[in-house]
Amino acid sequence: MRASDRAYDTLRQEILDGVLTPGTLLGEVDQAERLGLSRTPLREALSRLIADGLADQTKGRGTLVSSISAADVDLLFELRLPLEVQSARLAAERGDPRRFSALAERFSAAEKILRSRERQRDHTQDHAEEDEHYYALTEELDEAVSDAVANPYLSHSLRSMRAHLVRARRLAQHEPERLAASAREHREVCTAIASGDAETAGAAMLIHLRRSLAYITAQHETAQSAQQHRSLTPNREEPPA
Amino acid sequence: MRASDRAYDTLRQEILDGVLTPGTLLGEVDQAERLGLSRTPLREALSRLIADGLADQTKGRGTLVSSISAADVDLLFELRLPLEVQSARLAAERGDPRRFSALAERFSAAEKILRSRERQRDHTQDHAEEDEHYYALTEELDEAVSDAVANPYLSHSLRSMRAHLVRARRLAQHEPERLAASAREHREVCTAIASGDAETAGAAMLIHLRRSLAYITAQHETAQSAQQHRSLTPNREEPPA
DNA sequence: GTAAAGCCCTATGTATACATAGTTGACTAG
DNA sequence: CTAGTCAACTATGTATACATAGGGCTTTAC
Repeated sequence: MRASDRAYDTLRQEILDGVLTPGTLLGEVDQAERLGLSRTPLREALSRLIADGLADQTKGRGTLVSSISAADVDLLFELRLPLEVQSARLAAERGDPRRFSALAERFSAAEKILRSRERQRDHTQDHAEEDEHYYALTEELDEAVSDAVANPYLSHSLRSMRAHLVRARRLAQHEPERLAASAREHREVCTAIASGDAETAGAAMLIHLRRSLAYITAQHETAQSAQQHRSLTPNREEPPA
Repeated sequence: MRASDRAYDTLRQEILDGVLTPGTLLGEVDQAERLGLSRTPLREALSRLIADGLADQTKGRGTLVSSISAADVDLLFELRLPLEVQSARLAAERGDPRRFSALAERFSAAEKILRSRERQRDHTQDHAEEDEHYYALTEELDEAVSDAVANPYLSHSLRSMRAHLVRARRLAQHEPERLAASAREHREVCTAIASGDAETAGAAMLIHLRRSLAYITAQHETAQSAQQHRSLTPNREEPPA
């Protein structure tokens, strides 16, 4: 594997994971030293990140990790909605029904686990591992849809969009009740695709995305009002300069 | 302007114009000499072209201009349809009605010119300049929609898609009657956007794209049967090796 | 004390030199 | 004559060295 590819993969993942926060300066010398390679392959990696929209290069200050905010979620969903609905429709027409039936079963099982957790009001325990398992399942669905659609142009746009979406969604936490509902919606998408009904698959996806967006928007509004509350009762932790 | 930007713009335009045909080997030394720069900025340009999907790098033979065929048109329209329909809807909600009313008028005028040409069966004269004028008008509409939508994520996907589309459409010629019909469809899209009716705007765009695809598909089938005819009556211009 | 101008420094943009891997051609053996 | 292997060459991948432009800090003048 080329050094520039490793640098690209590493930086991309770090940006997506939030390790490199928006506004971080990606100095060529610094990053090259950190990743153990020369400036030349690193610059190639930066070019690709800029092309992806994950970094912006300014005239005099260098390359910065691109900013992302709650407002971007709305813009991203304006792209995501038509792309995912179209993908679901095409997957219904072309996909292997067995693969999506199997996924539907697994989403159904995941929903039961999440609902039981919800009933127990079991917020004290750490369910991070279960959450990761669920996120991995949704990624499996994304991959299955992408395989079924078999359209590199559509897949490329989806992949590009999802990178930004991951960053934007990091701004919100998902509570168990939402995950359970999400699992149900995903199951319905899988079932519709497995049945080969494009219209239903698209509609199920539309419903899922609309609810996801509504939930994220509500989360953001909650976070914003908490922010406002904090700013009304300031507790200056830092001394004035 | 940076040398790598110039190289990228030049190579991209040449690929889109068909000057660099699919499969052409983009040797780093050759292209660097031709464009009058060093290998380093040229490699950066190639990276961006690869990220755009306009070039593919093979392991041992270097970077090639990516292939495009009639089959890609169907795949591209599977992406284009939802993107453009969504754009039209959002433009209707957000755009400046005056700008789209003005464009509707201009498409109406263009349609009249193209229809008159059609009536006269005026295929002998060279109307390349008029065609260019019409294509420029459609690009103005694309830009107006992009401005109205004001969504960088959506615009980026559209721009990426259109680059491939330009290459694919090069495989087909547009006859006057199709251009006139296209002008009418564009006018209806503009009118719907100007009226602020998102549903109608999306529907008008859908109609336009379905008809465009049907026309291009028919053109390709004609070309293919002509190809088959030629292969049935081969006239070996080149002597056997 | 503040603002403006100039200088220095740092980071990016480009070029070139070097290492390496892959491919192609030739030569030899069967 | 054909197939396989080896060697050489060419093109890519990487590193480093150099030029330049922009920014920040300091200094000076008002």
